[in-house]
Amino acid sequence: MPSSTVEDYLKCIYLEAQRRDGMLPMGALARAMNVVPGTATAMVKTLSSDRLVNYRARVGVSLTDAGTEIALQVVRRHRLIELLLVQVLGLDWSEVHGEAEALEHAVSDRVIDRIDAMLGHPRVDPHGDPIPSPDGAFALVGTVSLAECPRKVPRTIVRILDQDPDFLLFAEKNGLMPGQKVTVVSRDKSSDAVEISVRKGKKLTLGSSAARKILVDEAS
Amino acid sequence: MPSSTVEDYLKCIYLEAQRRDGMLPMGALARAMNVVPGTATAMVKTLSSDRLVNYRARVGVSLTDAGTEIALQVVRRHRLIELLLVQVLGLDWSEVHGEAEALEHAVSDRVIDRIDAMLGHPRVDPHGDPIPSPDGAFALVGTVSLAECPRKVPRTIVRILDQDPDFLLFAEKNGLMPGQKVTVVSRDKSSDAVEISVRKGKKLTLGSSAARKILVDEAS
DNA sequence: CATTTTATTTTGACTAATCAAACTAGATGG
DNA sequence: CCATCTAGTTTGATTAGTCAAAATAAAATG
Repeated sequence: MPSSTVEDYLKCIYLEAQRRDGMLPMGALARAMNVVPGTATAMVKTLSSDRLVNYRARVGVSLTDAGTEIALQVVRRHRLIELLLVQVLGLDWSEVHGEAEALEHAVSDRVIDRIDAMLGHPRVDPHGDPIPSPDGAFALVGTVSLAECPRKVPRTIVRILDQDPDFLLFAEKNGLMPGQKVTVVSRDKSSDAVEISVRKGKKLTLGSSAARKILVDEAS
Repeated sequence: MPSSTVEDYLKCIYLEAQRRDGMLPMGALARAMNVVPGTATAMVKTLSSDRLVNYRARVGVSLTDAGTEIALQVVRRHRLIELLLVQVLGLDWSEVHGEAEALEHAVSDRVIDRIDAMLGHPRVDPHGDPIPSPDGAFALVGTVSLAECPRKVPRTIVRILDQDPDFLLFAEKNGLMPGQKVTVVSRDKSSDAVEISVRKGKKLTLGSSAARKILVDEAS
């Protein structure tokens, strides 16, 4: 069985590689894992000799099929736990990411399957992040961020691309959660601002980096 | 924060010391922790220099107040998790001990408090083992085992002193669970047998070591 | 009481994961 | 095309937790 450290590296490589193309540079991995670069290199070498990643010195790292499989299991556990914490134990969605970081390494398949069943085989977690099925498949939905979707058309929020509690509390306070309706009113390139209106016509202005974190359904 | 290894040692010392008097010998600790004796000695020395245990070479180990406090928190987490797994996720009581061994080190106070609230501040876990309150207090109930309680008087099972899945499955199959009624019909010293009758007058014979694991309420 | 047995402690070694700091390969740019 | 900068790699150490096996203390036994 992989250690929880190994699980964390594989999950991290998986999630970071989503953003970028091809190989994940070691510096990015080290930063994401909060370790010094040398530590990441050392770890990646052992992952590589276990055939969990492909490593090319001075280029970067990518997951093998075996590594992807483990990463997806960890992501699945993480997201199902988040949902359990919100829906069953009533924690706030801003706190569950941190809690799930520890629990994801401690739940057995048996328990995760019960959670999955009890929650009705959910497809997404409280932030709208998709939950891989036991065999690693996703139900993928087309999305666009508030920074690029058409204006004046009401959309439904489907996903928030940030786990930071402060951001999530802000989003919650303003009704920016999966399932909520939102319309982009205007965008201004030079001020970098996106004006939106939420339920009850409430208006709100976001910077584009925040707007980029909020995904809505692609076809209205 | 103590590592999960440290938590395990403290919990183990706490639980093993329940049975015995005074100091727990290193051999017993090593056996209970599944490590070689030298490992237990080394660990206990570091616990001792952290003032979590009292250690006397070639005599044994006992918990300090600080050590007891940590041990009780771990026991509390363990037992609340067991109850959650049984009552909310529907796992069988024979499997939850093992699951909780890992989870007890991964749940935060925040989560454990939600679980406690959601379960209605329970006093005992699925095996009847008492759950310490956040400040380490127990609701203690007088009990006797089936090996020593008066005969012919119906009693209520309150606790099972064994976490072995096989034993628990056997007990479950025969209705020997907390809350169930049971009467000791007869005992025989030489054959080491305890004959009991369960609900619906079903008869059953236990060896005295099994009888000793089943506790009933003291005053009928 | 001398001897053997058993429990415990010591010593030396190992693995996983980490950091600090020295080093190096490539890219950047004058 | 050489010098510099930067990202990445190496090396040497450290810590926690462990085992194997040698050493020793205490208890049990003849």
